[in-house]
This record gives sequence, C-alpha cells and structure tokens, in this order.
Amino acid sequence: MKTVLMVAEKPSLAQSIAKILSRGSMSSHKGLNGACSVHEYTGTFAGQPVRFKMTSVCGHVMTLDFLGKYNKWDKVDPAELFSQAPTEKKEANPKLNMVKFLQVEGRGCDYIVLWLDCDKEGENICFEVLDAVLPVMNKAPSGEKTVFRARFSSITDTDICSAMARLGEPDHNEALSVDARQELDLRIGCAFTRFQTKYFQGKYGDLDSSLISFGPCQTPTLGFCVERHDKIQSFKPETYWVLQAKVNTDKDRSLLLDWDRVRVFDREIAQMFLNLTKLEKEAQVEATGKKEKAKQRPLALNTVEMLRVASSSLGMGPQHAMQTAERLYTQGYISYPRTETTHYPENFDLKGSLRQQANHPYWADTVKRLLAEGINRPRKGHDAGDHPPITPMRSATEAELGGDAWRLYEYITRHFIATVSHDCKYLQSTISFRIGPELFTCSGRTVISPGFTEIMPWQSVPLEESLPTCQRGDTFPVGEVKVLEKQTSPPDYLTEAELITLMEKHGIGTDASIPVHINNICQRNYVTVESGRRLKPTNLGIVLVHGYYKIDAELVLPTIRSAVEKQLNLIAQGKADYRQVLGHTLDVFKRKFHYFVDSIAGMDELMEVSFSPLAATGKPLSRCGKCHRFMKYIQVGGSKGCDLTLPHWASTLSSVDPGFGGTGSGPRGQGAGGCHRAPLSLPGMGCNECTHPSCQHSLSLLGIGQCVECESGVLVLDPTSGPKWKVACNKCNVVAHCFENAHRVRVSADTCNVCEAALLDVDFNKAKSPLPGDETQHMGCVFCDPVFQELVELKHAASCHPMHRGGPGRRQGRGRGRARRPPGKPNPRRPKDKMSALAAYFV
DNA sequence: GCAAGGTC
Repeated sequence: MKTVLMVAEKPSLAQSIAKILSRGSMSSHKGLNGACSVHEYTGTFAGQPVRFKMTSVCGHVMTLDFLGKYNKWDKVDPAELFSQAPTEKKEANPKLNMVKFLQVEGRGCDYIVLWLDCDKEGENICFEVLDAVLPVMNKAPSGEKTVFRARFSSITDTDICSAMARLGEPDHNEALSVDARQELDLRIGCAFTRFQTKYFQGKYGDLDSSLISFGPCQTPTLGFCVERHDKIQSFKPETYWVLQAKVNTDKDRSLLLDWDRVRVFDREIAQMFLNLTKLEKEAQVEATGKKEKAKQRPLALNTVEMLRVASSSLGMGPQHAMQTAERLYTQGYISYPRTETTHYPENFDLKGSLRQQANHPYWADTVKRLLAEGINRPRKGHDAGDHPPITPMRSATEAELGGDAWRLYEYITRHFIATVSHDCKYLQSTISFRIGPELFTCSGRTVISPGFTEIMPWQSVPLEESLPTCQRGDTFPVGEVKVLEKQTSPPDYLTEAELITLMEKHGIGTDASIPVHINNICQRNYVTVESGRRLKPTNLGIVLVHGYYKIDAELVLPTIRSAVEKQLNLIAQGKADYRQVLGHTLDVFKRKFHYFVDSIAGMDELMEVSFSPLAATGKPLSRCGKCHRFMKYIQVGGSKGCDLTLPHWASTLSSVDPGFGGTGSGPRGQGAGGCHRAPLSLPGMGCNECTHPSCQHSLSLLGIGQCVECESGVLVLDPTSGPKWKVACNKCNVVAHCFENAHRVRVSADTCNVCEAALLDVDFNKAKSPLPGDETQHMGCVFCDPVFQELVELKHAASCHPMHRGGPGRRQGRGRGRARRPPGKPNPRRPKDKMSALAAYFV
C-alpha cells in the first residue's frame, strides 16, 4: 500500500485536520522530537487505497543567517552585509531536530500533501519541508505528480474536506517573496544594528543599553512612542472659556446644561456671552428629542483585540498575555489564541461552546437565559482564513486557574458570551434650551435593554438622572449662568493598546510578532512601561528617533515596512523578478546606510546632550535651568541642554502622514533627489540611478546603454527634459542633447543589432520634423543609426548633482564642451548592451 | 551580541 505524508504548520492543526479527514479513527504517536505527533489512518488517494501519515512542523524549519565568519563583529565591516556577506539557511530550532524528524517520517512515502497555513510564510515553509523530505521519498514513476498543496480557509469539516478534494500545487513565487523578506530583514537589520552599536558604544560609556538595535518593525514601533512624546513636549496649553448654565426643574433639583458653542478662546467674547445671558430669569425649551439607539455587541475576539484589552483593562503586557493565552490553549481551556479572524464559520457550534458555561458560578444565569431564549448570531467580522476567533472551550473556575490565567480566561469567556448576546438598547433624550440669544442642550440616556452589557458590565451605559418631561415652549427658572476658565491639556504617553492599534493599522508586525517588537523596545531600554501601561521613551529612544529624522526620516517612518512589502508582493504575484527586487531594495538600503554612516555626526550632536560631558570644543552658552549643565548649541535642531531635544521637523512633518516619503519635493526625472513614487527614497539619489524593477522613471526602463566615457555609468533618457531632450550618464557628466523639438521620445524594449544599446522611438510634429522626407516618426540606435547622427550632440554637463555618491563625475581631459561626432564616423567606444550595463550596475 | 517570521 502506498503512503501519503501530510504536513501541517503546527501540531494542533495536524491533529484537528487528521481528526476531520479520518472521521475520528486514527492512531497517534509522538515523533522523535517529542514536539510533533504523527496521526495515521487508511483511506483512498488518487483512486487507490493508501495509508495517510499526518504530521506537522513547528513553524519555520529553517532560518537565514550569515556564514559563520561574517558573524564576527570586529572582523567585518557592516557595509559588507548588504551584498558581499553570503547567507545560509540553518535549522530554525536545532533542539527540535525538525529536518531529521521529517526525513524519518517521510522515508518511503509516495506522495506528500502540504497543509501549511495559507499565507506567504506557510507557502515558504512548504518548500522548507520539501527540501527536507523529497530526497528520502520514493521516486515517482516519470510524469506522476507527487507533491500537492491543500488550500483551506478555516478548520471546519467542509473546508478541510473540500481542500482535500481539490489539491493544487505550492506557489513558488509566494515562497520566494518570503525568502526575499528574510534576506532584506537580516542584511538591513544587522548592518544598521552593528554599526550603531559599535559607533555609540565606543563613544559613550554611560549608554544604558548594551545593544542599539535597528529593525524595520521595531524602529517604527519606537517611532510611534517618540512621536507622542514630541507632541507632549511641544504642546502649548491654551486657555479657553465655557458658559455653564443651570436650570431648576424642581424645588431641589437642577439640571446642568452644555453650551451649544462648546467653548471660545477669547475672554472678552466669553464675557460678552455671559452678559447676554446672565440677567435672563427663564430658560425656554426650544426642542425636545428622543431617539432609540443601540450599542453594538463586540465582534468575535482575535489576538490583537485580546492583547489590547489585556493591556488596557487587565494591566497585562502583550508578551505576558500571549504566554498566558498559550498556556490556556494547551490546557484545553480556550481555542487557538493566534488568529486574525473575527468571524465565526457558519457551522461553528456556538451553542455547544455556550452550553459549556451554563453552570458556571459567575454567569450561569445569563447563559441559561440566552440558551432558553435563543442566541443572537455574532456580528459579521473579518475572515482572515486562519483560525476561528478565540473562544472558551470548557468551563473553568477562578480557583482552578488562579491569577492572570483566570483573569484572561474570564475576559475571553465574557467576550464570547457577549458576541452571541443582543445589542444594548437605550433611549437618548435631548432638550434644547434658549437663555436670551444663546442655546444650551442637555441629554440623558436610559437603558431599554442591557443586552451584552450585562455580561460585560464595564461597557454599560452609565446610569443618569432622567430628564424632566417637557415640551417646546415650556419654561424653567434659570439657576445660574457662569463662565468657566479652562485650559487645553496635552495628550498622555501612548498606551500599549494604542500602540498595538497603530502597529496594526500600519502593518508593522503580525498578530504573533507585535508583542515581540514591543518587548524588544522595552528590553533595549528605548521605552519604559509606566503606570496605566503607558510607554514613555527614554533619552536613548528619543535621541535615536530624532537622529533618524534628522538624517533620513524613512528609517523610522512606518511607511518603510509597507514600501518594502509592496516590492515583495510584486515577487509573490509573479510581476517582478526575485533577484531584481532584492537587488534593487538592497541597493537602496545600502545607499541609505552609507548616507547614514556619513551623516552620523548629526545623531552624535543629540547623543552628546544626553550621554557625555560637553565637548571640549565650542564655547558653552549658559546653564540649563533644569539640569544645571551647560547648554550646547545644536546646529539643526532645538536648543535645550538637559535631557530634552526638540524635533526641528515637528512643525512640518507628522510621522504617520502617508504622503511623506521622500526627501525632495518630487523630482522631475533625474537628479532631484528622492523618488516621486515615494516607496523608498534616498537622500540625493535621482531616478536615473534607481533600479526599481517596474517604475517608469527608473534606470531599468529608461537606461539606453553603457556610458561612452566612464566605466560604470549608464546613459539614461531624461523623460522630462523635452522639448530639449537629454540623455545623460548617471555617473559622470556626459550628457547628449538630442532630438530638439521632438514631441515624444521613448526607450524601446528592442535593441540595436550592431551595438546592443536600447533603441529610441522618436516622434516629431509634422511642422518641426527634421527627419528625411515627410517622416514624423523614427526608431533607431542613438549611436549607430545614420538618421539620428545629425540629431545627437554630445556634451559634458557643467557639474554633477552634488549629492551623488562618489562625488561629482570624473572630468575627462578630452572632449569637454562641444563634441559632436562627425557624421558617419563610428561611435568612439562601443557601448555594452543595456542589460549587461545594468548587471554591472547591480554589482 | 544583530532582523522578522513561524511556533513549543
């Protein structure tokens, strides 16, 4: 009998899927690593009786790292980590012996079905499994397919069975996009981390972190915390005035009214309104209103919402909450706690889960009533296709679980009961009063039916005194009218719950990794957790973020992650080549890295304020009133001297403004610095140096061929230079003026069969066409085509853009100024074809 | 000693 090996992403899923597919009749045993189990049963596959072996891995089998010798910090320049340093795949968790385990179980199997999670990471793990297992599996008779991918969107009988009936193939492009992400994260993260750590540790003895890490997720996470800090620091309280009126509704009862103008920021205006109203004896009812409103029951619970509530209401940090939830899960109290889904599958046994709670000492009454009267269908949520929402699986008491486990379990269970309860209904009443010319309102809410708030009492509509019954035209005596002076107050530090929301919104991290990133910035001493689980950045955290802003804001903006992911999605969708995207993105970050290294003095200025005595140079100004140290003048920043540094960008930039992505105001083609598409830009890099694989302004699409003078440059069409069209080298100062007055010039995908440069397709207006005959359009090689010879004039630009790395272009002794080629004379140096020029450029 | 992503 042939054997089918099936592999899921984690042990729990292997078990659930095997249970469904074997209809409960399977035999299970632990694998050699003690973590994974193997579930066996018989059935049919491809029309024949077979033995199924369902098992799992534990997440990724492999991890990416540099070759050993590149992990010696003292021997390797971090800049080498961008390209030279080779990487290798190592076992992700050597203790689990996953490769050996897979090979033991896979030996002699005939088919493999991959049941890994249906996301990009899962697709990547498919290939990790195949790499381990294919060499030991039986060789298939030629032409027979042996590798299958099951695609499922929930762990339900129908979904799993239909996935089994419609097996596909693993998607190599999706897997490649993850390979690219791993390599980018590793190279970029390690290069910046090593450089920063070595640079600042060598300079400031009193740094309160042994490691100054940088990462595309942790750094923007820190950025959010510092952004709030800056808002607090730069907050200027404003005084405002509010009119407050009281009317007497009864002998001993009065009603406080809100002013319809809410507030004014001018004392005299406030005084004027007070004068207009304070002498009035009566308030007249202008209108009354009653409206039935509903407070919606919560969506079913996913990981991120659980973490938010754990932090804000239970005072538990995300890392701790996650550990607690995992323990509850492995002990069978709750369902799988890592899920993005807030929608229950249609056939989920909600009543069954609810029945488990029917005898619980705390909520038996509510549950019994719900079961008797009929449950409410949960609201329609988001189905991410991973796991059902977090649901209690069996009843537990406080004595049984104790401590934080109980508190988290209690919350999860109350939340679950709430999702199948009814909405809370209440009546909103408003009365509008006129006192003199001014309008005032009071409103009150009375509960009609509490619905889910009975089980989540902290969500209830607060009890209020009921409003008097009255109608339009009624009058009440005015108790008093007075003016209150108040001040606007600054926001408080970011709560962990708010940070989780921001991270989720900007796609920083995943449900599983968000707690890790938050933990990271705490452990690195970039932020501290204050009361109310608010995150207050430390001096080190503030200086780092302010430094990034000063040097290259993209290093800390939340857009950095989504920009990279946009590129990676091109690979996943098969729209761009893996090597090209990786090459381009690494090239951009390598340039960012060099620019960062060159500009590190800018961050040093901020560091010195917090971490070292005054530099010997420079004349001290005066002492700080707060810390009594001498203040130091900071050239491009604020000017406080103690532990405060003020952000100079604060007035113009918001770190969450998605519109900001570059350093320039939007280049028109070349040399303007910063990319108009703003995915990732580099201070000082023009589009003609950009190797973006699909942007219509990039070198990849506008490059023509190797420069006629310098070794490394590529001649690139400046698409915005018309009507005085230009082709310029992106390294030296060679520039060719050509096709003056042409209406349109395009770089063709075709190449010259003599010199292999890209052909140019040129359109002229009829009246201005210099082309022979009455032609208006011509395609040819800018170097070899006799028609174009007359229309191209080679020159040297006066200077190169100063920001170009490597300094201004090499000036050539010969050929400065006018250098028109004599007609018919061959090109002085045969340009290499465009692709080999591009390939050389990548190196 | 470094990243981020899986998971135990």
